[in-house]
Amino acid sequence: MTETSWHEELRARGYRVTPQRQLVLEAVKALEHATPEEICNRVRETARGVNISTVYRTLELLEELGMVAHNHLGHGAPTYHLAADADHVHLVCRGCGEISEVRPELVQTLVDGLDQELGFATDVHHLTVFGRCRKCR
Amino acid sequence: MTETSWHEELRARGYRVTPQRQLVLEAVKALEHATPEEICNRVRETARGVNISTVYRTLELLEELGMVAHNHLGHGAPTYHLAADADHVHLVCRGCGEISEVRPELVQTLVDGLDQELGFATDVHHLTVFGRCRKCR
DNA sequence: GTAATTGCAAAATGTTTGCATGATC
DNA sequence: GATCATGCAAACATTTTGCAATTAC
Repeated sequence: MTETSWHEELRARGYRVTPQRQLVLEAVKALEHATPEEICNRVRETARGVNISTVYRTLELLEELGMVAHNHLGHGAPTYHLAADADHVHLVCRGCGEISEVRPELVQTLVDGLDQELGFATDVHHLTVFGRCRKCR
Repeated sequence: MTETSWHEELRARGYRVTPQRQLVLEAVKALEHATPEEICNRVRETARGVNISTVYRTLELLEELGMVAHNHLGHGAPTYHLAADADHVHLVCRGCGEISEVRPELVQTLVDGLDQELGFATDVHHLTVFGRCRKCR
């Protein structure tokens, strides 16, 4: 999605393009796997006084537009990432906590199987696999 | 795991067998996919005055022992299930919210692939697939 | 009897909401 | 200028913690 096309999409739906929304999207892009609070801190490096509730509202909006997605990678707050970046699967190691990413081909069998057997359309953006990595198993 | 064996395992590790712990485990077993609060309410049907913090502490302990596991199926609190019951995958529909379960064979390719390519040992108990079911896609 | 566990209350953490002010269209 | 978005403060939801009282061993 280009810079202008999402501005147009916002306006087409009656939403407005604001500095805060642009900054939140940029922070999600730059940080990868960031919590709302981390995103808020990042945004505040550029713009002063952006409120955490604006971050929450913006993330909800961007998720509704399909631009970002979130995962529960750990215990606390969820992490947000660009939807476009995320045609991969998140791997979370319960030992060291490391988060890695895997090519989506590895889940293709699962996705196809769920589709064929159940008619279930998998949202790969939200697929997180917990386990133990080579070092920690 | 038999009734006595987990009692022994608790004691072997220096933990104690208490009515609260037994009730929480029974509630997890009976409810399937229950939040800490739901588990607490269930326990209170039998025993009066069991505290929510005890439920949290017990769930943490049972998870450490590998007897229960949790998933983030929705937005709010996580849901707990018996680890023994859960050699299946959770499917969550973003349309109707329905939670269903799938035979673990469907993820075997994924599990094997992660193991062979990366040495990653998947914890199938925590595997949740989001998407849209046949009715909602 | 000793040490672990519980209940309670309070704090910490994460998220949502109402509303007046301010910004975008 | 009309409407939408923001900041702020307060409410809400979820989880954790300290500590005295209680219970299991």
